[in-house]
Amino acid sequence: MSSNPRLSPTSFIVLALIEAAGEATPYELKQVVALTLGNFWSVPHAQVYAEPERLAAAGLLSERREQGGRRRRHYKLTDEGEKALREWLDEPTEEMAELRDPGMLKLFFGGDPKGLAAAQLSLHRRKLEEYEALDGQIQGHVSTGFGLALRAGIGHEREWVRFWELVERGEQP
Amino acid sequence: MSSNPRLSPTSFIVLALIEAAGEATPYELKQVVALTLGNFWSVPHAQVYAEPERLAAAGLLSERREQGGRRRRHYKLTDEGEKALREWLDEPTEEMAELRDPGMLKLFFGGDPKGLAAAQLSLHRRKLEEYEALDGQIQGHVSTGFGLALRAGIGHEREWVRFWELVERGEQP
DNA sequence: GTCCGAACCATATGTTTCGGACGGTGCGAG
DNA sequence: CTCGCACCGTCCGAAACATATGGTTCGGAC
Repeated sequence: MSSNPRLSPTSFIVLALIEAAGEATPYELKQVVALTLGNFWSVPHAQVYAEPERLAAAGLLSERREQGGRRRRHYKLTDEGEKALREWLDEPTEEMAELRDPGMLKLFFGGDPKGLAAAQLSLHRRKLEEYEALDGQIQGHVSTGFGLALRAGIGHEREWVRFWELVERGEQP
Repeated sequence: MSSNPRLSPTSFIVLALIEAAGEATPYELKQVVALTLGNFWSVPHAQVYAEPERLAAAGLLSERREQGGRRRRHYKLTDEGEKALREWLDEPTEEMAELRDPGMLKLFFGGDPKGLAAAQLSLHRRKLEEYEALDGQIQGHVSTGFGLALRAGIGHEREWVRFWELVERGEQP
């Protein structure tokens, strides 16, 4: 209904999740974020509560508020919201990925390679296992967005394991 | 000299770069960030000016200010700064990498795989070439932090290319 | 020499993000 | 009933961020 106060990636995450759910409260969003997206894109929970408010003000969501007790707010996409989401999805992006790895940073600045490698390896191996277990459970749904993202995650975790293993052994990665 | 107002990764980036340079102005930091780190860890330039101020207030840097003209501020590590940096470097980190990839996000939410793949491939192939060219130029310095970080970058770019190529062909990544 | 424009350097501004603290609400166990 | 814990939501101060703006230096044209 309003002007266009800059839609961020977070905005679209919220829109997309609400579309998938049909209707949702911020708390439900928070839950599903933690289970899925949270693995590769952090969205602090305060955002998850604040963003729908902004989007509703911009006319992309409609709000229904419980009267009693917790006064939960339930959100749905408006037609305008649908449209905004669809446009974003259909537009392939030119933006690069951003990779922020504290371990890498220390390595870059001269931290002890073996020590870093040991710590990072245990993290990445655990993550990799977790992903692979998940992957085993979704046979046949690999081409969904979720499945593809999972495979991408697996690929990168493998790469990290490979990299840190070489570092640990003092070989050239 | 002061208390401990939370040192962020950015803080340590500044400390580490100043240590490497001996003494530096924010502008010089900005330059070197753009040439090196900037590839995998973005630090907006306003930060690069603001952070040394905070660090000086915390007693980790000493400041020398030019009197005339540009009134440049030159920073050096204090002993305390040295210590903080060293501690950070020596402590292997338990934190996970954070990967924020807008293309991935769209894929996850059901964006058109082929379209996304085409756009992302051209980006990642370019980046990969750039890194490999750089790698060719630093023969013999591969074990430095810079060399290792570069190899990590190359590994991940290759993984991206592999992944998006499969997506583009409609195969299972 | 001096004037102009470009590159260099620095700070200010308003907004958004972030993480963590804090505070209500409701339900089940005892 | 009432206590305690899990559930749910908001608030707040600090940092991050993008962008705009403003001053300084220098070199070349004239």
